[in-house]
Amino acid sequence: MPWPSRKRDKGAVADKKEPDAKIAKTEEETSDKEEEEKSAKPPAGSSKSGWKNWKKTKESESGGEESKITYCHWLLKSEPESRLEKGVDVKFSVDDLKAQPNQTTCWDGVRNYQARNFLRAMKIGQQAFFYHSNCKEPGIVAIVKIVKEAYPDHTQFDQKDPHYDSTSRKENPKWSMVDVQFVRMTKRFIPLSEIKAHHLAHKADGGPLKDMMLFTRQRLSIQPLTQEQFDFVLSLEEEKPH
DNA sequence: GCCAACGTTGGC
DNA sequence: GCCAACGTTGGC
Repeated sequence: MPWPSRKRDKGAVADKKEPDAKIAKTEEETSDKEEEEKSAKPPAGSSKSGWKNWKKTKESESGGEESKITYCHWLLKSEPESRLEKGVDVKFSVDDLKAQPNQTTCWDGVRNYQARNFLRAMKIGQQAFFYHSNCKEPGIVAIVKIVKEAYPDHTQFDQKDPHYDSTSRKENPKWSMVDVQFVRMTKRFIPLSEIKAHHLAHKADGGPLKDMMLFTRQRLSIQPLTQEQFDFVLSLEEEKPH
């Protein structure tokens, strides 16, 4: 089963403006216990990588509540260059996002449990970096915001869709999506190479990007950032290209 | 295009 | 429940 990271180019959002917090999440929690388990922690072998450290951070920041952490910032990967997946082009660049009605799109096609759970944790108004991946110049190009919280990803039921999941039931959909809206371009392109250089430096000196999931959870397409991580990365847009 | 990283699957 | 084989992600 594919679990492509990014959304793909498809039409506008199904509904209109109204930022309905109501539709959010409903039927999950009940039956996907195992999945939540599986995905809510690092894989068995991977001792103390990203998740744990990040969780630790959040806990200490927020007064340490084990299960009630609220995440506030995100990074969303999307592929700006054409690539066929089951005959369908999954390209979706920031320009494609800006071309959508309302500059808004549903973030469909996520087929990884950990990424899905992060999608489900997103709240209206939260900001995310729009990251270009699998391309010539990987890096952050824009800021987007969540305008609709998690609801069932319709592409899981569409046999023609490259992300069709025959094991998902309508009564209990496995996969979710959110709607995101373009906010603004970053003042300059922030390349992965630059973020990584800071990450490496911070591993040595304990700086904010020390545990950034872009590097500790390499393949995760939807990832949370701490306030400190978000602020630090954003501060890079003010600097001279490195 | 190569290939390291890593999530998933299935045999046992 | 272990773990090798496999498939995908995504930087380079």
